[in-house]
Amino acid sequence: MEEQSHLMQTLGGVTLTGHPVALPVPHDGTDARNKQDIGDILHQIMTITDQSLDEAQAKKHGLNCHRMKPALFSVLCEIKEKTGLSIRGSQDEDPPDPQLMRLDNMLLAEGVSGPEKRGGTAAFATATAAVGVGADNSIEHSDYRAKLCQIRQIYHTELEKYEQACNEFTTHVMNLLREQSRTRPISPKEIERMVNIIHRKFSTIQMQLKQSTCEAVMILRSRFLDARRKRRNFSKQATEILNEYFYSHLSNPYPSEEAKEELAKKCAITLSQGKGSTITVSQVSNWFGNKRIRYKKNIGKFQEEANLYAAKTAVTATQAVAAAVHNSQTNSPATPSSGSSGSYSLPGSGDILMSMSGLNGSYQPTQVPNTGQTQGDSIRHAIGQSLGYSDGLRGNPLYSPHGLNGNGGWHDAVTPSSVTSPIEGANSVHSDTSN
DNA sequence: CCCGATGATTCGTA
DNA sequence: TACGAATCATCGGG
Repeated sequence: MEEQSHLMQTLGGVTLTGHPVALPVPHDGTDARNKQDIGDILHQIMTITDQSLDEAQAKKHGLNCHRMKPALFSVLCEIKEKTGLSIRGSQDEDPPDPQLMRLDNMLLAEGVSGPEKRGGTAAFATATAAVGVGADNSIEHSDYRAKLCQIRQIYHTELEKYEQACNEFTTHVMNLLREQSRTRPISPKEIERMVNIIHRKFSTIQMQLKQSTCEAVMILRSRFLDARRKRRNFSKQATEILNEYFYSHLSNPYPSEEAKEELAKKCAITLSQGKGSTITVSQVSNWFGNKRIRYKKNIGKFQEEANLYAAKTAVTATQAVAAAVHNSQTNSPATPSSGSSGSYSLPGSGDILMSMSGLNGSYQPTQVPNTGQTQGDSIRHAIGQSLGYSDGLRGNPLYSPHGLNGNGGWHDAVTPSSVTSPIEGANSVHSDTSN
């Protein structure tokens, strides 16, 4: 009993961290002796010399060269393996982490990560494609895409860095273990397990990276959505262009895709001279959608505007008419259609003529000579040309779309007649004038 | 700060 | 899928 405690004190009384373990101390005065033993050990450590180290090295070498060493080593490994396995069990098989899968899916969907572990170049292509899908939607993606690209780049570089670090660390540990396996019973299986552990650790780090990347994308997205909400009014020129088109096509204010593009381009051109952002096609669509519904809801409110724009277009039209008339006079008056004959079917031109004729003296008596067939044709043609939309509209199937009911009105209640005749009494129900 | 104007979004529909 | 209708959210003038 006495001897045993003494042995423990000298051998195992100090833990790895260096703290003395509180061993059961016998009732006699072994405390002093304990201190003395520690002092002895310390003294021995302090007095280790190169010579003693060399001695130890030589002893080690001798052991390594012992003929029984391999056999004993394998036995030791086996024993260790058995105890280790019994403690740890077989928890090596790792089921795919659902959270990790979720993150991967999301990154894939957001176009940040490509197909994992298959090809790096393909990843970029799919990413750009994934972003490109929504590119034409109501938002200008340039900013968003740039930011997303930034995130993607950071993600990939970080991922690569982690991969590299993992590999380096793994090889380092493997080398270390192999080195140590000469003095300690370390089986290859154990090394493999250690490598697995390292990989798992690094994969958790990777998951953190993925998580933070996801968060970044989410933040970007939310900010992006906020940006969409944060609207800016269009510039005056842009509104003017859109209004001109709207009121000159009042009977059917449904611009085709080409016309929308044209309008967007036109607005962008005028905007480029001043400040403001460009206008996308979907913004044009939004504008027309809003305009139609709001015009229809309260025609009276837009009466003035309609007259204004009718006059405006008429002015530009007459300017073109003058040229057209001049042309037709210099050329042959019998063939007024210098362009294609289909241009007569421009639906908007009729509206302009009607609104022009309906203007209450503000514009109509002054310049428009609305008498005579050939001149009317010239006007129509000229308007079609001066507005510059004829190319997009001519022969466009989209231009006679869904809701057209016989007379070409885009709604029964709202026909160009509303522009020509004041609609104060009958039609002004004012359902939501004050909301 | 109020309130109308207006661009954007959402949802139901044909 | 484009459109109408309702609604949201911001802008901007008074």
